[in-house]
Parts: sequence; C-alpha cells; structure tokens
Amino acid sequence: MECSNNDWDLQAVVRSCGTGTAACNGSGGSSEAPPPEEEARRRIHVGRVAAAAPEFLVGRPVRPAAALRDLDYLGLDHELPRAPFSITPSPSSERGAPLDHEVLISFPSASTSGQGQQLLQPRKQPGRKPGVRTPRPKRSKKSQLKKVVCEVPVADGGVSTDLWAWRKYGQKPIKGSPHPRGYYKCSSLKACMARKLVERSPAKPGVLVVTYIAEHCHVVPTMLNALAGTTRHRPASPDDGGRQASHGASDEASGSGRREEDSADASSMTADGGGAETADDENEPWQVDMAALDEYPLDDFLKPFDDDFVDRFFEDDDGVLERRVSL
DNA sequence: CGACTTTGACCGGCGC
DNA sequence: GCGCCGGTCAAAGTCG
Repeated sequence: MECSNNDWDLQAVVRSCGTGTAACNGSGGSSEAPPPEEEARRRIHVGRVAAAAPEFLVGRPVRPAAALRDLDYLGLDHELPRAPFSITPSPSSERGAPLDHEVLISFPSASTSGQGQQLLQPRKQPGRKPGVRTPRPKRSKKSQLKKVVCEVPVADGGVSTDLWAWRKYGQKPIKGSPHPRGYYKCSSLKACMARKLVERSPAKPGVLVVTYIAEHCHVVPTMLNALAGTTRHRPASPDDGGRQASHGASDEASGSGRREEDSADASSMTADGGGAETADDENEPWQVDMAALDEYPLDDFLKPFDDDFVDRFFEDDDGVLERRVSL
C-alpha cells in the first residue's frame, strides 16, 4: 500500500513541485513548518512570482500523493519535497535570453540521489506512420511564455499538491544531460496551454527540475469526483522498471484518481488565475477550495512571507486568487 | 470506451 | 543559409 517501492517516486516528484509548495506551507498536513520569516524573505525573490506562484501557494491541502507515473525514468527515490522552497530569478531559459517573468523555485535539501535508476523496458514501438504529415499550427513563441522553474529534491516527500491534471505528451533526451526530459500538458481542458517540463538536474543528482510554462485558462480541477475513474494504477511489477508501477503506490490516490496527483502543481502556472474566465463554472472548484481554506487558513500560510510578496500575490492579474480568498 | 503513456517523426527556433 | 536541438504531434498500445 503505501508507496512501497521506488516505483512511484517520480510521479510524486513531478507533483512535488507544486506540492512541495503547498506542502511546504505545511498545509499538507506535513509537520514541516514553513521557514521562518527571514528565511522566507531571503528565499523568495519576487519577480513574477507573485503572479506565477499563487496557485500552488494557495496552499491547498496536500494530498498524499499519488504518483506520477511517468517520471519513473528519472529514478527518484520517493517523497516529494515538503520542505520550504525558495524562489529566485531563473537564470534563463535554455536557449533564449532570460525572461523577465521567469523564476526559479528551489527546494533545499535534496539528498537522496536516485539510486535505483530503472531502465525502461522496451515496448513495442509506436510512432507515426512514415510519410504521414499533418499540418501543424505555428507554435507560439516560447520565449514569450511565462516560465516558472522549480527545483525539487528527489528525496523529498512524494506528495503533490497541485491539483492540476497533467498528461504526458512527450519525453526527450536532452543533449548534455543523462536524463530525459518529460513533457506534460494540462489535461483538464483541451484549450489550456499550461505545460510543464520535468527533468533531473544534471548538476544535482538529487534534484528534479520542473518548469511550468504558460498559464492555465481554467480553474483547478479539484473535483476529485471528476477525476475519479480515470485512475490507472497498475500493479507494480519489477518488470515495468517500476515505471508505471508507481500507481500502485497511490495510496489514497489510488482511490481518487491519479491525475490529481500527478499534477505537479501548477501552481506556478498560477496562471490559472488568469484564465479563470474561461472555465470557471465548468469545474466549480470553489467548493473544494473553500474546504481547503478552512483547513488551512491562508493567513497561516502567508505568515512567513514578506508583506510585499503577499501584496503582489493578491494583485495577481487575474485575481482569481483574490476571489478565492474572498469567498 | 476513454484516458493515458510511449516513442519516432516532424517542425521551428537559435547559434554559427 | 545550414544544421542542431528542443518541443510537439500523433499512432499504437495499455489499463481500468
């Protein structure tokens, strides 16, 4: 039951980012307390963070996680970060110039290094039929998208808070990095442009780097109900290389549906706020939010943060957060 | 049956 | 202008 093996570790990892956050806040029921104010101040550099972080900062209750199945290949240990995280301006995007709205969120303490790297088992090879080509819309300029980078210690807690549902749409080996990068997009709403990239930090073996791109154009799909049934837990089998195994782990998660779990927290994307207009009603997440707020008062969560930070936090463009809180 | 993962192919951006 | 590389698409297969 519990997450027994390293199987699902990764998944958790993904979420960890988000989760971590939330978790950090102590919401996750995790006993870890948020860093002292000073610490927090020191660590949180407000850049676009205010705008970007809200979602996960909201500090929803962390659910035991479930695991993300995918990241297995990263070979993480298990738990996701529950510890405090730090946000700093991200160095820059890979190729392009640094974005002013890019931030780096890192979780200290990453120790465990992946030990059991699991090799993926070969599978029948899918792939596109040769010669088949389909016109593709021009891709939006990457450089203009909001980016939030989170560093998550692999060893940390495996609980993820982010309530977003992610769907893996690709994985690629990155030059110079021994670990492949996983590509996820929001599966809650087709139109949602939110995406996240997950990879292991080449420099820090015990750290996962999760990059959130774009914002969600809808509210958090909190509806566990809605997610229910979509779960896909597979019995963990050594064979799988543990990759998919993760599911089993989902203790609670299993019941409700893994998606929520995998979602790394999109909080960063925060954006959700932004697009709130779009799908607010569809997901009627507020109910859940409220509950969450009840259990984990926002005030508590914000205590450790700088006033300025908090202010900005609520100034967020979309004001979604604001709405939530006011509710 | 629907949602999801895997993975090769395709495409565009960026550096040289 | 060319080539490399990262990011995305979508077929095929898996699972509940």
